[in-house]
Amino acid sequence: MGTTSKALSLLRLFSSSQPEIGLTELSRQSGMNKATVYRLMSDLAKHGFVEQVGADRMYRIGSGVMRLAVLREATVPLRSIAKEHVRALAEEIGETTHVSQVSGDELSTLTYAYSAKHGTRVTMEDAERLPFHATSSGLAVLTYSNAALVDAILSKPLDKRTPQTIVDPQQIRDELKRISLRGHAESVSGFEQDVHSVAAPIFAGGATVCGALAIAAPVGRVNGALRSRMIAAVQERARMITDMMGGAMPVSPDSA
Amino acid sequence: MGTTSKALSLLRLFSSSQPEIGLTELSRQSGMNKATVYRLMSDLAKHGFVEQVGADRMYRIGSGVMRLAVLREATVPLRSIAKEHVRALAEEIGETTHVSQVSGDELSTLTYAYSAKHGTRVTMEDAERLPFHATSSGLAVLTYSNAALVDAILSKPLDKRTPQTIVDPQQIRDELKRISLRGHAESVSGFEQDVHSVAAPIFAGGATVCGALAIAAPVGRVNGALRSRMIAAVQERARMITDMMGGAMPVSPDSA
DNA sequence: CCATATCGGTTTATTATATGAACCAATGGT
DNA sequence: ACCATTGGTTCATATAATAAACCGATATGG
Repeated sequence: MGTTSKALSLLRLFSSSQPEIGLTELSRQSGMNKATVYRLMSDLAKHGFVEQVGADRMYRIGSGVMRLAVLREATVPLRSIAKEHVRALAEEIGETTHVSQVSGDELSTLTYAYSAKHGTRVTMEDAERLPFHATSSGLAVLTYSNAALVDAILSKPLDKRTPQTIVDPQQIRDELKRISLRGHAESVSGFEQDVHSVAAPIFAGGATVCGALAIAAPVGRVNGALRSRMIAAVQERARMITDMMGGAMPVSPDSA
Repeated sequence: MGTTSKALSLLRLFSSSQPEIGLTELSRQSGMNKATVYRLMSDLAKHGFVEQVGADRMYRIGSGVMRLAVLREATVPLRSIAKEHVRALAEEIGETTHVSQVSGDELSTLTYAYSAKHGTRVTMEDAERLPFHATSSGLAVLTYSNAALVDAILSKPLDKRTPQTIVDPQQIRDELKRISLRGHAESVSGFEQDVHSVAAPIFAGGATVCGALAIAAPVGRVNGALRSRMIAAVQERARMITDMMGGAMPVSPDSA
């Protein structure tokens, strides 16, 4: 693996549940030599991608990424657009909503909103990585991704998050076809035991899928009526976001 | 220079005025061999830090940085906090406001807001890098930075942006002392010919300066009354932001 | 319509750079 | 007082980065 890739892969170890990591721990989790990690982290720190904090010199994501993020949003303002819609949708439906974003072969949460309507709600984690096969967002995105990505994802062993998680590649491929026809994806207890979610894809310029909008509710609350409302609303909103992103639904390639 | 540093330095070439750059152009501007740049950019692309777009395969900042940015904001929410205050302050004063952020030896714009009060206004650029010596924000930050950073900045030749720009290191050091006493920095036509700006530092945890809040107005509009209001307001707001960031003004080290 | 320039991308021998085991010094718990 | 950790450093070795030349495709211009 190239040195640059090693450095960048270190950044992937940081997450909402592990926002600060020490040198030795980074070495352990990456499998790289401590001296190597030290030098790589020093390089990353020099450029503001990470910073060291506190007496124990723990590393965390640095302020340098914010400049790039501002730059990114200036050209592809998915997050700022998504924020409004996610908030409005949460209020409209009364359930938790979120927008996730594709980056290479990863899907991660970009923004989310809660509704105050119910005491119980699905809770989200910042910048969480979502598995493609076990979430409605992931399935929605995969449906409109190129074959190379689909193959790459489905060729690896799929994590059986819950007893309900579908891990058979062929079953998933069949499901993708159905999603393509319906226009929305659905997952009941596939990711978290008590979560029922529906999602619709979001497209950016060039009819390429760039993420998904989803609504997630406690399984017990989703009756027929709510489910219908969720499906209709998530599709409508996703279309609105796609429009604002200057995107378009791809014309289905294999229609008669 | 390390390979990682080379890769990361390529990202610095992207800016609001140059959001997309081709391979050859990257090679030219970085001074690195085209093959080298190609490999480095490929590595960056693999991790979502850049992406290629269009038929001419131009590179731009990728969606991967957004995940890191979300993670950063979850622990150090400077941008989200700043956004509100910047907007409120612009409305209160009727002039352009912005918050900038330190990252290593660089200062860049994080967020800004315009006021609709006047037809003419100071305009801002997304993610613009601000010179420390020629902007009120830069001077405000430098005043509370460690000696190493001050020396590093002032030892390099300083760009004379306008005829009014102060480029003498000693004059700047004297000014930093005055800023420390006053609690705010000021720049008249030091950065842009017709811009008068005032700024106050923002501190994060541990009384370390993390950025600055500034108000920028056309020179001709800044009379005594407005100037007083700007100075009072920028200091008050900066204190509010510092509070919300869990920061604190450092106790002046050399007070009697 | 042909000649030329420029683009993104690729190859390969050469060389500079990254690596990792061992080693510090400092801290903290038992 | 000790052992186990921590972050950080050293230096001989080996691996990975480099740059010139090259390729095919696309524009550009006379």
